[in-house]
Amino acid sequence: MAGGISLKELAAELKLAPSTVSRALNDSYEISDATKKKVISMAEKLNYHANPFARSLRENKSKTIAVIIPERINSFFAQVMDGIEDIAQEQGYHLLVYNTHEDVEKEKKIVNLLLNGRADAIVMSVSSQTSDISHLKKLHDRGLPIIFFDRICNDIPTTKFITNDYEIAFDATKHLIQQGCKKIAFLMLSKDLSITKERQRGYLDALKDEGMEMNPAFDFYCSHVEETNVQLIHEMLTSPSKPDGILASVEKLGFATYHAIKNTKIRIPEDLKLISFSNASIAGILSPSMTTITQPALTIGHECAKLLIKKLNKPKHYDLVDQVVTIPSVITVRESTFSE
Amino acid sequence: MAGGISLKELAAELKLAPSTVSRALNDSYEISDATKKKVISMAEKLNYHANPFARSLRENKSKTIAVIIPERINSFFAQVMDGIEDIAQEQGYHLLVYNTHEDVEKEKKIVNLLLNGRADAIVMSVSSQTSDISHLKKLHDRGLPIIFFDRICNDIPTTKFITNDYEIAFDATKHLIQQGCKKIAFLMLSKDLSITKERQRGYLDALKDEGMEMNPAFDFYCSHVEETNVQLIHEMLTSPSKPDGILASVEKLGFATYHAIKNTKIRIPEDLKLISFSNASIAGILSPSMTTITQPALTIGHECAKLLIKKLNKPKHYDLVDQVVTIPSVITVRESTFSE
DNA sequence: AGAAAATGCGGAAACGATTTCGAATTTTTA
DNA sequence: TAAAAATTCGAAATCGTTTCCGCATTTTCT
Repeated sequence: MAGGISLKELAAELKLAPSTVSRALNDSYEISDATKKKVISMAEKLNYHANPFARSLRENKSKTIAVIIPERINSFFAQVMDGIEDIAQEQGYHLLVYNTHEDVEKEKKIVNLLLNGRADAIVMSVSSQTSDISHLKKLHDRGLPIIFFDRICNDIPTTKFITNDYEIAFDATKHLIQQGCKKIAFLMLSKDLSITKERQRGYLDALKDEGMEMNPAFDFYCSHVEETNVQLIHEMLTSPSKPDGILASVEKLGFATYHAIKNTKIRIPEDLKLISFSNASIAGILSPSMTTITQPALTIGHECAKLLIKKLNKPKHYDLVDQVVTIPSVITVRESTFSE
Repeated sequence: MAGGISLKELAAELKLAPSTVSRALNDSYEISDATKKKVISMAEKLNYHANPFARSLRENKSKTIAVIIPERINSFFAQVMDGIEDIAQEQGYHLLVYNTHEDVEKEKKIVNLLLNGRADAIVMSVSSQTSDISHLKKLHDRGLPIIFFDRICNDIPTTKFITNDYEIAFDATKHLIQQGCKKIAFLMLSKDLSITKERQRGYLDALKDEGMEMNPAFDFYCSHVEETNVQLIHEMLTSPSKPDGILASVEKLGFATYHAIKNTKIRIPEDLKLISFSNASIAGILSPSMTTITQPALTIGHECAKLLIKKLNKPKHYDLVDQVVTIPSVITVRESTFSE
């Protein structure tokens, strides 16, 4: 119904063979400029558009990249997506987007859906529940180019893009200490996540470097249920052994902390200093404004897409070598870590 | 390279005709249960996955829906997307996502890309620059099912999903007046946008209803450049004829207002009361917390997807009739509009 | 028991593009 | 001027499905 005209019909209209028309539209050297012009103008006149599925079938590629993220309402992932889309649009690629909602079962379903070649390649950040990675291995074994960013899968030999998680967490912790914090808590999602491992390592090394004790009670695992997190953080902050500094390893836990101190006597930064990974511009309009670790989200998106498309355009010449590319984050100091 | 096994090869392995195997996999009544079982188990064993492009070519449908939004870093659009994806995944549909960045030229390019049938249908919210809608008309004329939400196109006869823009803006304005506001400004994007028209109408009618003057200086047009908006709002709020209440017709302008009063003597809600359209959960952790008009974003996404898929599954039985479906918003009163 | 219907499957066309191979015409070269 | 080479185009195969027909074989009906 929604059908336009086909190549064959266009050829008939022009009294040319389909092969000629195809070549003319693809600017082949075998076709004279005269007929090329004729073909192109007639194609425009009749509003011809090549059927992408016929082409994909024939060429065995879809000009489509699948992007899998764990959540959509997250300024970091949204910015990375924007970055990927910038390059993709520029290079004529389309984006299939999937949200796992941090659910590994959903992630498996989605990954299995992509086993049929609907997408030429995949960019993904794994869910916080992902520890068994057999579904991802299968994808990679199939030969589908796949790139990880942020929450990566070290066991899959491909290129990964991350920020300097260890160093920046180290620096952030040092910053809290410099501002006078004695008892610093580390807020994180699942311990299986690559980012929590690295960021926690940075946090712990900074404490060690300063000869500070590391209280196991300050290793704070959170769930993916917002209310629970707020509740738990609230309990921690009102307990006798409460921390005076917090490093939140993901944005939503930074926000959850603001939520948790609502309607309490706890004041930021006087009683509690907070620094959080976050790409949200609204960090600056919170009161007090929130000191953040800002990841190079847009750049990460750009680099992922660039590398992947380079690989897709020249499958023989470029390989997704097994390496981790690090793009540094920036700490934006705001009021939530002021010492006075 | 990434190729799996084809139907023909699977058939050869089973010593059956491709047609039989196809029917078996599609659970046709013409095939005996015995062979069905054989085929299915062999398909699993050999890891067969049907080529989606061959199928799309043959069936003339792609099981894909395109979603076009004006910005991604926006809690409303992100939630709508989540809603659409909920239903789409459940029904076996894939989502192609495009961000116009409020740029009508980009919107045109994207729309033209969709003219070739890559997607079976479209869900979209137009850019703030969109006034000429010929590109959208062309899409609709082609017979491609299209649904609008939020920022709709009244001139295109199809189903649209919005919230009760007029009424809720009316109520919000009344709320500001009840809280003692005498001079209320209305912050908006382009005047061409369906939502600004309706929301402004509600705002103006509420003023009229209360016999209040409407100061043209309080009809406040904003750009899509964040810094400029903050600057302009700041100027307005520090001018002699400054308002004592603000209704922001989109989320980012609510945030921009918080930004604008940073480092000023202006206090919310004492000097200025603010209510803003917003779906951001962080509205509650701002200080003071922000009174919001919360749109039923998830529901809007669900309804868009449901209707569209119903249409796609039974093209003859359902039509995207020319109507506007309204799903009401909710005003969440918070500190930014407290009267004392 | 003979005819009619139901069951189970195979052959081949079709979807719409690209591309290999070959052939016809024109141009160049000797 | 005849042969070689370039130019320009057409016929047909191909990608991997689905489906329209057709053909046996078996079951059901009278």
